[in-house]
Amino acid sequence: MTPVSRRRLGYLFKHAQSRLAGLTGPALEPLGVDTRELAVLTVLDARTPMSQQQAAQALRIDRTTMVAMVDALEGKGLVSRRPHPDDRRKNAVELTAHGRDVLRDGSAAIDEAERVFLAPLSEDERRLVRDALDRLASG
Amino acid sequence: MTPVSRRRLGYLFKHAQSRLAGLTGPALEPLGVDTRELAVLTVLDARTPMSQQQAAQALRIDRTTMVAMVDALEGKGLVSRRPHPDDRRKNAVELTAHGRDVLRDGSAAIDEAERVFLAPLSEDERRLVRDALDRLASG
DNA sequence: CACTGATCGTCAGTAAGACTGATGATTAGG
DNA sequence: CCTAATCATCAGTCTTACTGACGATCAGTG
Repeated sequence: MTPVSRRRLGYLFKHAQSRLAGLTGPALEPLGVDTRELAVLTVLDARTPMSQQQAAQALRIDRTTMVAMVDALEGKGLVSRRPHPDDRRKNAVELTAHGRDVLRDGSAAIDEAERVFLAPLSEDERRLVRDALDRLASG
Repeated sequence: MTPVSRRRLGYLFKHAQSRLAGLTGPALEPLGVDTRELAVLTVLDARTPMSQQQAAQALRIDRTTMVAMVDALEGKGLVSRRPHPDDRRKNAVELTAHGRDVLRDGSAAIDEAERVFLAPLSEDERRLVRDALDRLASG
């Protein structure tokens, strides 16, 4: 067995993420959304309405990617687009009632999936890993 | 600022990995390989020669993906393919002298990139994160 | 007011990465 | 032998996310 210290961080991240995706994907599947879409719903919930650009920046994804995401979510009736009252270049994107329902159920499903994912760790380790990852992600 | 505890693990993994890739990619670029190719060189070094299937399983990547990887590495003169003496269905893949050089320099470059990546953490945290990630990746 | 530069959303095209399914060559077991 | 399994390969596909261009709109300047 290869000692832990010899495994590359890239390998560890890739496969940890793969395992997490294997838990979250199926958990959301009955709701008809994927993890990326749920992330969009989450940021929209934080401060609604929001421009697509704002939402994209909050998630650090590309503006053109957000177009497709909002297209999909709008098609599923989870969000609505309307012209922004203050600036007609912008879309005011907001959650629909159905979108809020899916966000609530989806968040619970992700919470549970993360719980299973983190089961190999102790309470202290879970807290530390989350904190450390946050700092590593921010740089 | 969003509190740490509210950020999804999926988000944290994605962006931590993105930052790591931003360090390792440029570090390997002068050597003419990417991180995935260096990973293949690493497993080949552990036990050479190796069939493509073995190498693929060691890295948990698809057999068809490995074909393209070995194609690329062979094209760069870093590995060689020859018929396996014991089983002519297999390729015996092994590092060339040049491949060993690139592996050595690439490993050093990755070590340094990981050091920079982990700089936001304390010594204890670095050790714990690596250990925890290993368990999370394995399930 | 007219003009310039920037911003927002959109779309077409593209590229990377990794998969599925089929195929030919080879091996192992009965 | 014959059948089933294994290995490498290839073509095709799918996902994800990007670049670059566009029209519409806004803000600031003179």
